Amino acid sequence: MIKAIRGTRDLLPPEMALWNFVEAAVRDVFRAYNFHEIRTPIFEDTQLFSRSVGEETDIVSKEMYTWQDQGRAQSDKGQSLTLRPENTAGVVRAYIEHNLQARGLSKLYYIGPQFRRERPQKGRYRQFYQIGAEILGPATAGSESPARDAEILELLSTLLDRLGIKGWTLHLNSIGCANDRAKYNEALRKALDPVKDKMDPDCQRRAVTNPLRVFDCKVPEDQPIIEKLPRISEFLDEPCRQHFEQVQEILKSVGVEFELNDRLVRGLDYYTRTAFEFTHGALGAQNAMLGGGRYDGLSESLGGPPAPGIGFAIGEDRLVMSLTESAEAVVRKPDVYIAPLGPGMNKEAARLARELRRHDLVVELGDESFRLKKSLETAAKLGSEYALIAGENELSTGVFALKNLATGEQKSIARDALAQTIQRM
RNA sequence: GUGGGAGUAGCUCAACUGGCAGAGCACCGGACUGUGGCUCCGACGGUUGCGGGUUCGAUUCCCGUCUCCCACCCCA
Repeated sequence: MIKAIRGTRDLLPPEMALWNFVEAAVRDVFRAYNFHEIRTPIFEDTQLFSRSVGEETDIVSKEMYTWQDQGRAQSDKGQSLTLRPENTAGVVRAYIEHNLQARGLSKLYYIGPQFRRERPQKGRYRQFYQIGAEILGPATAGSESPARDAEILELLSTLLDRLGIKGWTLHLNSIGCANDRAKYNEALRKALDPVKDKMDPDCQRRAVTNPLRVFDCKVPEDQPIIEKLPRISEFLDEPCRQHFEQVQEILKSVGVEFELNDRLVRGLDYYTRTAFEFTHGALGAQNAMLGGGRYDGLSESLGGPPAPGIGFAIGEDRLVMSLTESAEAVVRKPDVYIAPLGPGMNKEAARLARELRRHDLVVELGDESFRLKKSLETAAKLGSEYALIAGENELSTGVFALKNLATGEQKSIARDALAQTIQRM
């Protein structure tokens, strides 16, 4: 038997209804904040990711699905292509390619699959779905303002509330401007140098390759060392510190709760200044439900114009997982099940169905070969509100038997009044 | 990529130390010719994840492999 490959899965009804519910709510919220949808290709030039996400990151160094495309001519080598492991790079590429800076501030959102070749576990898949958004544009359009950071965070809290997700925590940090980062990295290396030999091998490796990531170390024995390390907050220059202050002030004024977490660092190279993460208790070890941050230099590093920006990505798989409502609750059940009774009645049933569906009713059809008992059973099993009996008697009199399956009450309704009666539930 | 656990009917799970692969629910049909939910009866349902090995005999023991789950790494 051919099976779905490792780390991929089928989303079947009724769970799929939950995904649609989430996406509809998300689009609704984005509309209120004047975001507009963008779709970018699911594969791109490999360099787009290595240059933005960072050559040294796990994502680029070992998790990408990359292949050599065929060239046009037999002799051509073709180019290296990659299934997108995240969507910010693609959005920024599109921003540059279509000269969106000419339109002022861009507020874009996307929903779609991403691909990373990691070992699957709960809440982690090789094809997973992200809902994300980006605000970027010329600094003169306000893209750099702390108001944008706050707007993004406030939007997210609205979205989670709207979906009825309880028990989330917003972790907030600033990882500094480019200058701060350089100074801070230097200080970190200096502080780590005498002590790193005592650390877990894995943490040691980070101390060398990317000192910031030492803060992600979870080995208990290393915690005392980590606690004593200098913090980025001590290295922020004045504009950067003020920017972060203002983000916090706006959040307080709109009533969005957050926790400062100066150990929150993020894995992608392009992040600067504001970094954040929303966690949720019900997700096990993969408790990051969404994350994001500012990326003021990304556009330029991809050869584009200056376009400071901030964005986030929600793990849709994890978001759906944390929803408490059952999938059944959001599935729309049939309003009426039509039971054609006796030879030749399928034709009549089809006409009835057509009429009722035009009134925006959800209609399911039986078959003239079914016994009435079977039709009623099926109708009840599907959760249909009504059963409509279409037999010889009804056809000749023009008056149909309409049965409410919840109460068992049955009425005779003239053909013209059927849709109206069913709608009045 | 590393460590641990688990794969038996559509679903949830049994099967003693190696001895005829089972139950509940679901599904289908009947009792009941145009009236569902309750009840009763019956039928269907399996390469025991896959491949090899040991054995008279393997769901059970051994090896390999695949998938899922938990954790690490990392991230959404």
